Amino acid sequence: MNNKTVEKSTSDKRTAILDAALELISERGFHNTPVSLIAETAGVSTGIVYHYFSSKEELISELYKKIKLETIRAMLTDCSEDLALRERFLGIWFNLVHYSLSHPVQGLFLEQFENSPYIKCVQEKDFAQAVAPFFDLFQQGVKEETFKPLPPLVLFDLGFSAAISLVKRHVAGVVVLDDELVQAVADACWDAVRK
Amino acid sequence: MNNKTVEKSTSDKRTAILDAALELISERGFHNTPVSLIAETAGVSTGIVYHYFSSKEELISELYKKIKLETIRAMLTDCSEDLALRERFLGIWFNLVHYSLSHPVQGLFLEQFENSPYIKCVQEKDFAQAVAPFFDLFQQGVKEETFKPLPPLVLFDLGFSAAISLVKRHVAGVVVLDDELVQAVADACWDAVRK
Amino acid sequence: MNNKTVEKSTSDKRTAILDAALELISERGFHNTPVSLIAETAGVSTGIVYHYFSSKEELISELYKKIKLETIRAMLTDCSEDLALRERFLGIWFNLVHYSLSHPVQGLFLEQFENSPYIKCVQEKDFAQAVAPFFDLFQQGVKEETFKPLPPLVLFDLGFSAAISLVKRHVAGVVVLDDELVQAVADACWDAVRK
Amino acid sequence: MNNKTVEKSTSDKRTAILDAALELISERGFHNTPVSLIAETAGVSTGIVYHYFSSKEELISELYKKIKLETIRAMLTDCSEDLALRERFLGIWFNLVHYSLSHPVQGLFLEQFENSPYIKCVQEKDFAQAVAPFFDLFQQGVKEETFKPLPPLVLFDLGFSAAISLVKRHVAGVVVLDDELVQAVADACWDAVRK
DNA sequence: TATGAATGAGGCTTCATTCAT
DNA sequence: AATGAATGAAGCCTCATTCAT
Repeated sequence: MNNKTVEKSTSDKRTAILDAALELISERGFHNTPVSLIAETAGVSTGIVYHYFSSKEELISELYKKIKLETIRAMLTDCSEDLALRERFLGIWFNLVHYSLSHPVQGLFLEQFENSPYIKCVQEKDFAQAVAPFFDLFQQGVKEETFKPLPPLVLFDLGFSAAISLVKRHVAGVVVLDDELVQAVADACWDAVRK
Repeated sequence: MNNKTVEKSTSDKRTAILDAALELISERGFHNTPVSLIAETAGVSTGIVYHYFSSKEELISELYKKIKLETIRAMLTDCSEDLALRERFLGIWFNLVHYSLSHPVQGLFLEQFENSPYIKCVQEKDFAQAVAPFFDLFQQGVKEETFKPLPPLVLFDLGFSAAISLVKRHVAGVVVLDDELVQAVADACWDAVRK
Repeated sequence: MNNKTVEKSTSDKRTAILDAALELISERGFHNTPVSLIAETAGVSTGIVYHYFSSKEELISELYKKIKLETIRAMLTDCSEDLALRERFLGIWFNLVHYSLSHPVQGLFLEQFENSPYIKCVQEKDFAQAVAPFFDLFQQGVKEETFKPLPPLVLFDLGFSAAISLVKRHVAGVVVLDDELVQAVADACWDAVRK
Repeated sequence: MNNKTVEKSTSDKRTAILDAALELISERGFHNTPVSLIAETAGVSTGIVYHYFSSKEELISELYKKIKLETIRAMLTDCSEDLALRERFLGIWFNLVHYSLSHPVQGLFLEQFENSPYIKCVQEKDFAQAVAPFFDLFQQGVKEETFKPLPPLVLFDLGFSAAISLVKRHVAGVVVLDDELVQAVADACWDAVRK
């Protein structure tokens, strides 16, 4: 390993650009975040951004896919199919809340992206494989008559929308989360999906 | 009085600008919606926009306040305090879903605004009075031990987040809502908040 | 006299517009002083400005002529041709200094106007009659061999330029004028023109 | 190295912008000289102006400082402290007149700037060092009782205001300067400051 | 790969002027 | 005479993208 230089390796630069974009966009919004500022924050030149990404739009889309996949993976950590449905559901639920709380910029970015016209640029299929475990979980739960007999996407929203909202409230400072409250909300979300 | 004229009255012009902004921004996003396009769509000159609003940002903030208040009022329609808690909750819930389904641009705009840095520009107090009935409902429900003993804002999210998500899924075309499904989700949301 | 109304009479309005323009332009400059602000400060509507003046440029030119003539008249106050040349010169000199000190916005406006391209819009002949006494003074002084044998305009500058600069320094706050200093400078200016 | 190219080097571009601004502003005024015209005259794009200057206002302020310093330096050319006071004073005086006559746009620009509200944006200290020789000259002259016992700034005005006015008259075409007249005015200015 | 100066289209905003009332 | 809403051209400035080095 060559540690005589502070030069970033190739992949480091790409990552540095994405990291800077995430931080800046979550704070300032898509507009109001010029490419030149992203480059400066990442410690690279403006021009090199266009070596790694063909346009600002592609940079943002790539960032979205990366963050979305990381978030999905975080939700599914330690979610063995061997566990009981309730444990799997709550495991995912707490993963989501803990990840969102410890990665606030990711949440801000995802919400901003998914509620903007940019979202039209990404294909569902980009995440089809990653989200399959959610479908498995809910389909199995419906079959076993543990969950309400509703489409997986609907059960997903019933189970997790409130969690996401709750974290946003916490980040915005209008609700203070402690372990007890989080547990209570988790139980309430379980009530929403369970039969 | 000649009311066959196509000339807009003064207040009509302000409204026309807000209407055009709502339609365009919900479709194209804040950026990508120049003031000149808003003016053109509204059938007025660019300059006059600045007679009614001091800046594009103020125009958007004013629009947000207007749409937010309209949405809140729509949710509270026919929500008499004489009704039982369950009827009041479900009345609001269906109002929200029906209003959102029949006013898709309003929903898109609100979500876009609330998940962008613009949201920092509006004051909570602008809506304090309008949202009071929600607090009343949840506080009363907690006191009567009908609802789970949680803060009003948390109960709000437990009760309505999934509804909003569901409508977004419908507008995006990934879930098809029919009366039966809507009723089932309403019941599930009731399960989330009730004791 | 009708004092039942606070309405301005016609000529009052024209004067109010000129007064407001003088005050605003001396402080803010030609640009940065919109017609609408002049109208507002004068307590009239924007439109009426164009009843009294055909354009902003004409308004400014008219204002210049008015202020210039007032300043010239102030300089020539009590300047009898019966007085000795020295008394006439110093009388004018002190009139200039005292008028400028007590009318700072007039001075700022004149200097701004005369050092801008606007000056090309005014004709010398507009002031030919008003400045005649200066020419008389200097021509007589040259003939009597009291003044240096130089063109009147040159003697004018020798006699008064420093006075104007001095007042500008005082208005800007970099020189503090007292009676003694003013008298000393007056004597020095006399030295410049006298033979 | 190919120096036949017509491409401007980096610093040349900044200079070209300043040169164009000087020429245009002295002729047309601050307003009425859009940045786009400055850029076009300089042979560069509009955008690059904002690479070298943060705003039009800064461009103009920078230009003022540059021209002011150049003018001061021109005045002090060959002004050895070994010369007698009269020679030093007259040397500066003729430097000023000759420089102003051969650099008319500089004079127009300086006068326009110094008599506009822009002047508030520049700090005295930007020129403190450059103007020190003037203070030295006048302080020494007062101490040696060659000059009248007046503040340096006042002696400066007594000595040079008329010269500046005279050149303005010449540039405006209302006075024709020849060597004899210039010499006579120089002597008159000397009379104004000398004891 | 890498830089960052350079481009120029386009956005936000201002403001002189007009005109229906 | 008077109002002030309305117009629209034009100004300042930003920024995605390119390109010479």
